[in-house]
Formats: sequence, structure tokens, C-alpha cells
Amino acid sequence: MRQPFGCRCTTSVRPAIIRTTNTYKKDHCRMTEAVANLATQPTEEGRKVRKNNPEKTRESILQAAITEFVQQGLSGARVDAIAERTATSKRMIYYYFGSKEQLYLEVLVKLYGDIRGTESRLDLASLPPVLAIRRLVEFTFDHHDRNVDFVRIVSIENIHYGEYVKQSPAIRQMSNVVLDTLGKTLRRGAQEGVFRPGIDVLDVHLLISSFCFYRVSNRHTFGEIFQIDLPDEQVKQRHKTMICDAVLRYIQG
Amino acid sequence: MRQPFGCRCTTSVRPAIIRTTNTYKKDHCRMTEAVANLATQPTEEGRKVRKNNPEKTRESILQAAITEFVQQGLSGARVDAIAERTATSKRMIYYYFGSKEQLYLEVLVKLYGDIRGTESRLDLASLPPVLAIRRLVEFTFDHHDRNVDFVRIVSIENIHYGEYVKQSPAIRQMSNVVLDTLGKTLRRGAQEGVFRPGIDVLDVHLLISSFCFYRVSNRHTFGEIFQIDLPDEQVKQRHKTMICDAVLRYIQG
DNA sequence: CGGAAAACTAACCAGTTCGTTCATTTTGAA
DNA sequence: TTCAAAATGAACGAACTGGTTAGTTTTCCG
Repeated sequence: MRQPFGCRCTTSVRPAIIRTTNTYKKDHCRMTEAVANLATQPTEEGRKVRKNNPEKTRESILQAAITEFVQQGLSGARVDAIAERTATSKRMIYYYFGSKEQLYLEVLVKLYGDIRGTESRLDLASLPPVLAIRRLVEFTFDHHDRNVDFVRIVSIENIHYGEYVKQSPAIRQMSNVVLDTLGKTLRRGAQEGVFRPGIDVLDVHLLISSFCFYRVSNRHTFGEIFQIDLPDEQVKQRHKTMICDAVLRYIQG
Repeated sequence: MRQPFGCRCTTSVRPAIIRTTNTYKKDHCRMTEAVANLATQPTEEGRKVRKNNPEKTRESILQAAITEFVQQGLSGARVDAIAERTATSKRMIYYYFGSKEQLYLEVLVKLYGDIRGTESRLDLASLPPVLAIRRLVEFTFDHHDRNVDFVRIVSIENIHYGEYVKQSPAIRQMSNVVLDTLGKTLRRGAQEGVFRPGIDVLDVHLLISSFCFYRVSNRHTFGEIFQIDLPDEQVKQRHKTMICDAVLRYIQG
């Protein structure tokens, strides 16, 4: 076997991996016992004893996978690297997830789920239409801003022609909540005469999403090319106000 | 040597590559002489004679690289696959481009260049401000719609934290044309009293870009999740009108 | 307790993958 | 014509990579 690290310790602890496309900077064997294998613990006699903990192991793998896939993309991610990030072994990844691709799919579903969950706790019905829209837009904005992982995985998924989202009906199902909320608000506003009637919900959602998403997904190229510091708090506030105004101006009579 | 194809012919012709993450469906040796190596041609005696043609070779590699990188991403792209797409060998890729990454960078610069070139031929100065904006937005929209390759490479580049755009000052330089044009139009409109004064050029550009870009970059996930056929002509027209209206409503008094 | 199923480890393997080495042919200038 | 530089071809190789094999330890249940 070609060792993942330059050493031969049995309790494998992850080194800080700085990867440059094709090489691993190996810097192992300064390991802290504290981070040692989840499933092994020293007894009084000093021997290592393995404690089974399937849920924790699975979760630990999933978390490691999120980090790796989000940072490196689907093709860029390495199963060995995920194993190194975990307290378990590569074998366990295959034991619990079957393949790299299935693991990626679970990461995708998980990250979509994380997001969609919070979306349902908005309670726009109690607000007047204009304020409701403002709130929804601000929420969407902050949401994307705070969840770069999500934005990145969606970008990655699109690079792969969305072939994995297609495999999960769960994702599709989850995502209709926002559309519902927005639709109701739009109709309410139209009835009250503050919004134009006949506006397509999906179109408005696209307008909002595109801005909030792009600002994060393309921050590197856009920021570099136009020399603007997008994560800056002031810029962020300005953009938040802007997209609110733009959306409201578009849907108002 | 491990042969790229299952056969042992000297004039290597590219098979139709259908790749599924990690395997090549090899289907070679039904080759047409017509597509044979650019640099080799049969003489009367039937012997192969090599004709040097550096420019053509270089260009051919770059084209093949565009296809591969756009389809597979930076990490997903395989140098061997690029070689197979060309009429030349892998050796030539390294001869002309040095490394996979440098080749990727050239692809990036080339695709940015292709786009920015057309942008300068817009002549908005001759149009009244409102029409000029309409024209610019429509142009940007169509532009992204027609150049999926560009949109994809930019997405890919952002996945890689924009570290390659940063390496090319040329890209930054090219991209300021649009901003200039937009800025002038905005100022003109403000002078004429049709646009609000004090609007940030870059912000408006971001609003336009985000919509036009996202519609293409995220068509797979967005289309699948919300069950909408984004490439459809009618949908496209509706969205084009929409972003025009939204931008104008935002900048008008 | 006993034994089978579940959880887990270490080592390995076959096929890739980027990049190189070595040798040959072509070209263009002296 | 000559010859060095440029262009090209064929084959290789070291490291990597997804996935597996073979076997051990824990846990659970009758």
C-alpha cells in the first residue's frame, strides 16, 4: 500500500491538507491524541478499544464530504481526502455511502435541505404585501450570503448538468415552499391594488434568486475584474437595498 | 505504454468520447482518413510525410481544450482527452502550453476575449438613453444565451476561487468597455432628466449581469426544480422583456 | 453464554493521469 | 548544401484514485 501520509501510525489523524491541483502537501505525524479516531478510546490498561457509533461515523463522513466537495467540486474532490478529513477510514465511506457519487448526492440533498428548512419559517402572511416582499428579498439575500457552501454546491451541480438533482425528487419537493409564499404575497398585493396583476411568480423568483446567487457565486471573477470588494459590509447593504427596490419597482403598479 | 485506444494505428483519429466520470467508452478504429493527423499526409509512394504547421497545431489544441474544459471543468478535464480531440498528440500540448493549468488559463483568456470583442461594437451613444439601455440589456441577454461556453468557464473559474483570472491582467483590462458604455448612458439619461441621478454604474451592471448569467449558468438546477424549460423561445422572450423593464424601472425617476 | 449480524481496520489493486524522455523529422537561415 | 533550432512522435513512469478484499472487533438478541 502506498501510505496516505509519510508515516505509519495506526490511529490516522488528518493532516492540514493544502492541495494544489495535483499534489498534497503532506504534513502529518504531529498528531494530537485528542483528534484521534472517533471509534477508538484508550482504556485504563492503555489499550485501544473500538466503540461502535454508526450514526456519528456516518455524520462525520457527511460533514467531511461537504467540506471536500464544496471546496474541490465533484471531480476535484478525492475520496482519500474525505477519509483524511474524517476520523474514519475510506472503507467506511464505501460502507455507508457506496460510491463517491452517491456521497456527493447526499451532500447535495443535505445542503438543499438545510436551506429550504429555514425558508418555511418566514411568516409573510401577517405582513402587508410590500413589507412582505421586502422581507422575503432580504431573507433570500442574507441566506445566500451566509450559505456560500450551498451556492457553491449548486454551481458545481450545474457544471455537471444538474444530473444529480434530477436523481432526487426530495430536492424538487422541498423547493416549492418559497414559490408558494411568494405567489400568495403577489396575489394579495394585486388584490389590494399595490401590485400589478398577472405577474409570473417564477419570473419574480428568478429575478430575486439570480441577483442573490450571482453576487456570491461569481464574487471571485466579478470582484477581481471590476475591482470591487463584494463581501464588504457597506457594499452588501447597498446591494440588499438595491435588489429590494428593483423587485418592488418591478411588481408595483 | 498503455494505449489510449484499443488499437495500434499510428495515425491517431479521435473516437467519439462518451465519458462517465471515470471511464472512457472506447470506440476507435473505424477511422476516416479525412480526419487523419493534420501534420501527416500520404505521398505517392504511400509513405506518411509530416508537414509542420505550428499555428494550426496550436489553434487546434486550443479549440480542443475549450471543448474539454467547458464540458468537464478544470479538474474534470483530462489532458489525454484533449489530445484525443485534437489531431495532434499530448506531447504537443506540453510543447505549446507547458501544463494543463496554463492551457486552461489560455482557454479562459480566449473565451473572455471572444465576448468582450463584440461588446465594443454596440454604439449606444447614438440612441436616446432609454433605448440605449434597452439595447444594452438585450445585447447582454442574448450574448449570455448564445455563449454557454463562456458562462460555463466563468462558473468553473469561480469554483476555483478565480485564481486564474487574477493571473491575467488582460482579462481585467478587456472588461471595462461595457462599464464605460453603461456609465456614459446613465449620465446622459440623468442629464436629460429621464434617469435618477447618482446611480452606481457597477450596481446596475451587476443587476443586468446576474440575471442574464444565472438564467444560463443555473438552467439545469433551476429548470429541474421549478420545472421550467428555460431555453424555450417564448420563455426566453418573456425574460428578456422582464429584465429590460426591471432595469429601466429601477433607474428611471 | 453463543453466534450471527453490524461496524470497522489495514492493506491492496487495477486503471488513470499528468508529465517526461528519447529519438526523429522539418524548416529556415547562413 | 548544411546544420541548428523548431516541431513532432512513440513510449514510458511515478504518483494517484476509486473501489475492493480479507479479516477483526462489537453489538445485539435469543
